[in-house]
Amino acid sequence: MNQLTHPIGARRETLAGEVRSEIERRILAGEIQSGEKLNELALANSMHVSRGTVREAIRSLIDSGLIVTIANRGAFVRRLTVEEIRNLYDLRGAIFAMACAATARHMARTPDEELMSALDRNLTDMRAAFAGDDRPAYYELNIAFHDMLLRGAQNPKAKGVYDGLVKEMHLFRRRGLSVAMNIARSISEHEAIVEAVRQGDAAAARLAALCHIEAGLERFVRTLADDRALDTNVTAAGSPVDGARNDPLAAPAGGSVGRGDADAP
Amino acid sequence: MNQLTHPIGARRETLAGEVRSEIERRILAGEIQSGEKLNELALANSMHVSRGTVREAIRSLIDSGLIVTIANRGAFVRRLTVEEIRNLYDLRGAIFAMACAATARHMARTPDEELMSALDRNLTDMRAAFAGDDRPAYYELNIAFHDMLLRGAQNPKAKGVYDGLVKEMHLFRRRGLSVAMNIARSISEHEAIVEAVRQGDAAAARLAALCHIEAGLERFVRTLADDRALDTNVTAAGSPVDGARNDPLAAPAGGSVGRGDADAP
DNA sequence: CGAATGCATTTTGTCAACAATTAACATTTG
DNA sequence: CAAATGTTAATTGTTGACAAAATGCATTCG
Repeated sequence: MNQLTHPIGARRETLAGEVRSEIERRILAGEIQSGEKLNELALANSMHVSRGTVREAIRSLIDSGLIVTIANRGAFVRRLTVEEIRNLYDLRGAIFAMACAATARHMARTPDEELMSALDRNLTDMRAAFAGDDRPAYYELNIAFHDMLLRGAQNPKAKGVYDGLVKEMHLFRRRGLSVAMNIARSISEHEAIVEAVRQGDAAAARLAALCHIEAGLERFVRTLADDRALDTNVTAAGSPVDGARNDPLAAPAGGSVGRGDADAP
Repeated sequence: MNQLTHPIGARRETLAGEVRSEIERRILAGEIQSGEKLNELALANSMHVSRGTVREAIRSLIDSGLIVTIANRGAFVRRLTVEEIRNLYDLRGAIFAMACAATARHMARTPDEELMSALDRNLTDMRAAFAGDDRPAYYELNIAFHDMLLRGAQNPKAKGVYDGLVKEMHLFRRRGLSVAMNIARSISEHEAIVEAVRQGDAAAARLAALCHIEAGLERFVRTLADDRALDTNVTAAGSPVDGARNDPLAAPAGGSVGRGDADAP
């Protein structure tokens, strides 16, 4: 009953919330690029909304890590360094491993046949996608796989943080980087995780997840290294990503809990 | 140069930022209690600031998990259930374990004598605090210990999330609950972590951290159980914390990334 | 010719007022 | 008397306006 979300012209959530979602969408879709400045007035006009509402939306987006603000200068779409993306990788992996352990723990107490069969189905589909060389399908299934385990952990906060990290990592668009990953091995790693979960063995699940994460990171770093080799000049250990340095945002620290330190660039 | 933060009447960060800090402080200090409603006008008057500024500060606090908002109803200080605090515990532990592993990894590559000696000093002081039965000192040292390892991981984002979790967990003030923990064992667990870090053994550091976390969780649960036994009625598996149920906020889910689901209570 | 200074424009920070929604209370009605 | 309904007060959502700061550009001075 009353399942309609937008009856006629009325809105269900607040206007600022919708604006927030729209800004987030534009950033993740790449319509607003990394490093770009968010002009409050321009955004307000483009959405036919007052500037204050846009401002409120921007403020609520700061903690997500997608944008960074400098006092009296404005808000900018965050630009990630290679080091930061690596840190995000680590963090995401830690949460995933915890989630796998928690899911296994729950499975031991109260078996969830539905989840197990969903995981099995995912594995089957994934093998099929691999056999048919269907990259998009694999990509979707991979996301679904991690999502299922995060839900299985029954830890909404962890899932929220995890999803936030995934969004944040989307900011890092380096050319393709779409991965030349070893899908076969990735699938077998998934299988190990599922098996541990099925057994209800939390420690084994965590270990399997850690292996998966570590291997994934290694693949990522290798891809990055290959990409780096294509660059013009390969300085020994210099940060290889910043092309133009005409903007004053080097992503001031974590920017998560405290509001962005408005110190000098 | 220019190290003064508040020269005379001028402010360094934005007003909304100061208001945010003040609201956060009041919540963490317990001046605004769990479940309490945040009245925008009242807060604005108490800080001699406009309502819009308070509103902006509140919005920037939503993602921290300290408050929850319901559309057209207002913002409330989050009230944690036992299950949620357990989830936060899990998440915090996962991040801590990752941080220990990362610190060890860094230590293997580029030894940080300063950090190692600081850790050793912390252990020494902790043993002294234990011997002298100085609880407050132990408490501080314990926080400093975890803080050092989080910094050692050189992962600002992880530290930000971790610190946020710690703040969030402060919302859970159950009577004393100040812990009747086994300090001696906790210290020996710390020693194991430090040793693994010194060796630069990431896997061992992670394992030691996980053991520490797991033991800590167990201690916490036991304290909780003891506490629960003191309650009037001990229903089998009912949520034991909610005394009065006259408020419409059962802490709507994670409330982290998406803005608070404004659904029915 | 280049650097520094001053002015105008743009953009952000803050505020106060208006509109819309909710909660509480009084009233009516069965 | 209880449930439903209408009314009023309080609070939130949104907007536009004003003040302060920063950027860009032209001008001036060395």
